[in-house]
Amino acid sequence: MEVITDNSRSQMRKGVLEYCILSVLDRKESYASSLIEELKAANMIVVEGTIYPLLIRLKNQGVLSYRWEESTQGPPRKYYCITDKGRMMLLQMDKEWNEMVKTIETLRK
Amino acid sequence: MEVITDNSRSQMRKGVLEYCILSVLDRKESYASSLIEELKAANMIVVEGTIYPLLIRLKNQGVLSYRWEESTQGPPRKYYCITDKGRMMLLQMDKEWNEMVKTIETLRK
DNA sequence: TTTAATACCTTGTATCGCAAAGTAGTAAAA
DNA sequence: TTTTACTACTTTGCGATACAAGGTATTAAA
Repeated sequence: MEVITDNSRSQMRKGVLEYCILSVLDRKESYASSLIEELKAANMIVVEGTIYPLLIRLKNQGVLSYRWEESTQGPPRKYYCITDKGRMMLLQMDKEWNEMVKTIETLRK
Repeated sequence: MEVITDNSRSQMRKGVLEYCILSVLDRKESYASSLIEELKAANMIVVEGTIYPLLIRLKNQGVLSYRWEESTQGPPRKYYCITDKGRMMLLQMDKEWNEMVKTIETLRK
């Protein structure tokens, strides 16, 4: 039973991660390790092997950009911030998300 | 731009299809072609290549069962219905879904 | 100089959604 | 009777994603 449950949980999250990451970065820029913590605080678990390739994809699509910044506590950090294109995409995702919430409500009333 | 949008739309839907299908079948049993129509009516587009393997997976997990029924309009139909295990899974999915809606609200306010 | 902590990156695997092509039963048209 | 059209179920192969696991590199403290 746990297997099925865990699977449905992780499956449901697929494709929503992008939306979550853009949402966080829309408020303030951040770097991967910090992003992971912020998402965890909002109950959305992500791991490194997921987030690094995803950030690179989003950057290659032009919805994110980054700059290096020195840290006083370790190696330099790659701070990502959302671009104008990213903000446009986020608005589109809001629409898609709201439609999906309505769809589920329709099916599950 | 369309590419990104289409991609984010289809990605967001990943993993939610199971939830939609169980929701429909929780109301009444149905067969694949009919399910596709019912989901389309609720704004959730699915195609054959997606739904047939998914129904088989859910049946193998024991959350669905099926029976053959003759049709007056063509070949026999495979009517799927939800099992007790499926109803338990559906309740769990309700929980997961509501948590995810809250998570998104938290991140995107 | 070794250890611990932080941070970024890559590889390999499993799974999913989907386009496309295939199989087969039924009924109506030629 | 054969062909065509419609319905329905199935399979194959591809692209994309999430993740476990392992790797590289910087900094500071022991």
